[in-house]
Amino acid sequence: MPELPEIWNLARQMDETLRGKRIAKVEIKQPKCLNLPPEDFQKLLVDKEVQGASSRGKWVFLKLSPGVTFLLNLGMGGEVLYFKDEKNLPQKYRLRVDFQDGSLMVINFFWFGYAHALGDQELPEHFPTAVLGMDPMKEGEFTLLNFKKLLKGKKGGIKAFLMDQKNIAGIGNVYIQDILFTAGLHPNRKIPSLKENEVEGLFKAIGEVLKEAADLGGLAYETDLFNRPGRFKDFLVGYREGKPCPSCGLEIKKIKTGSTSSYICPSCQK
Amino acid sequence: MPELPEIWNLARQMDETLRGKRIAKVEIKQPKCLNLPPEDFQKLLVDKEVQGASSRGKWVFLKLSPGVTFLLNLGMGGEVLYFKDEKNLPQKYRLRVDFQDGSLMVINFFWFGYAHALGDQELPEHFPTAVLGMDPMKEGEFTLLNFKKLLKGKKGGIKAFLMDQKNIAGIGNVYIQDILFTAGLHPNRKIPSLKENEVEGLFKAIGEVLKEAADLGGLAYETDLFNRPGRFKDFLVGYREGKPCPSCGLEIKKIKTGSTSSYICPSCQK
DNA sequence: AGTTGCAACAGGGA
DNA sequence: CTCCCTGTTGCAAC
Repeated sequence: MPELPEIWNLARQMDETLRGKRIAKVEIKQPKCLNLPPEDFQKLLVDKEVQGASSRGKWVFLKLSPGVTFLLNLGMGGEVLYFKDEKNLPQKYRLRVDFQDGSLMVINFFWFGYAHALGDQELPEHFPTAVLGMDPMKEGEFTLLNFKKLLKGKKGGIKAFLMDQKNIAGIGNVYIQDILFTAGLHPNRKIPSLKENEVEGLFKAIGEVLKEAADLGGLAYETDLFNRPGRFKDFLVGYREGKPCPSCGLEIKKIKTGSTSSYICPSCQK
Repeated sequence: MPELPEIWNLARQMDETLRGKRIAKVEIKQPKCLNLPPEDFQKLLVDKEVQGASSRGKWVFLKLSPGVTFLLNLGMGGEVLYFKDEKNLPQKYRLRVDFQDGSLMVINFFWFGYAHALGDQELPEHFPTAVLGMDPMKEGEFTLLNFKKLLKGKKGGIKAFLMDQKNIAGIGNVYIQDILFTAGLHPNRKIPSLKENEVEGLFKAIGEVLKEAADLGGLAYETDLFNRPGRFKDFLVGYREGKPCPSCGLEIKKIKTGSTSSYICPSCQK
């Protein structure tokens, strides 16, 4: 379940590690995750050189030269692993990308995931990434002003809003838990009911929770490009059903909120 | 609040009364109910001859020759009145249509309503009427088989389904009350939970309630083309809050169902 | 009481 | 734990 912090770190590592490498070969074991027939997909990638990697929300953008972007969404669980050579490869993978220098990366989806290849002209029309909202790690766009603008006129619950990738890209059902707890907000709070200071606290909470997790290398049960786990494991309320609230000591509850589960302190989150 | 029975009678009366008349003049006091600028609207109607009138759901179709249709939706309350001459005209009206023989009709909207004029080529793209579902008075299309087909796969509440003009055209929040009571169904019953015999009873109830009301000339508090009231006034449960259920004698309740009100017998409607 | 369009919400499938 | 599509529901506007 990689969310923004994991993906952000992964993209940074891919950028540093893969830049300048040229793709030699693409092996596809699971064609349904592609946006193209396997042959077209391979043709688009092979012989292209990695210009750099970046991320927006939960999507990795691997820029290739000339004129192609390799888009990756790991879905609920999934990994990208880099290897200097063929030794120690995992037995199972969905995609394998070999570079001309003998190094390679394998991609695994534990449930659903996407690997899309697009030419420069089609990229702007790639619906899933074209509609992504602002990325909380991009300080120029994720500002309090933009956040308030985005909330203006919205009527729904705050949790559904924050998890909609069209509004803010990168928040999933893991980090949302501590974000809402930090902001002192119940997941079902209606947006119009939020007071000025609650909106500001929420804005701060989003940045803090995600950046702290990113600084720690992401979740302890996820692994990075080099198969190393992250160091973030101390959720405040997330997945701590029945344990005491770190603020007031009351028992943390697991509740249904729409179609997702939420972990909340019934006393601290209104 | 004319629904299908009132509109059906109105269209029949208009057909008999107006057929063969030629429009001499159109006066517009409320341009916002039109689909065209007043001048274009007038130009389309003036000098055309009435070929006939019919209805689908709550819409009246007045066929004009050559090649124009005059569409009328009376919204929540509204009337069409015919006069042999200018004597006894009501003081207030939204639209006045004069015929070359000196007779005329005036149209009144008490709240919202539409008067649209369309050429034959645009008529099929007139969204509001193009998406109308089957009309319960049209025996060829409103069949048990078609009704069951339409219900297939639907998941929502039965009242919302029946009132959606895309499914069945003509049922509003007045007659729906007695239809559901006759069928013994609670407004919030989910469609997938309906048993075969309940579906059949509902189908019969729709036809019976609407046809009986139509035979009686529609609601007693509505008036027809000649300003005569209908004779249907004895609702079974509709608008009879606090009165006894005609079947079991228990008190009829008014409840909120979604955004509309429903009158039900809590004992007879499951 | 009516109709539309849109946002919000819920369920199923990949 | 994902995202997407669809149908349904609710709300505000004429």
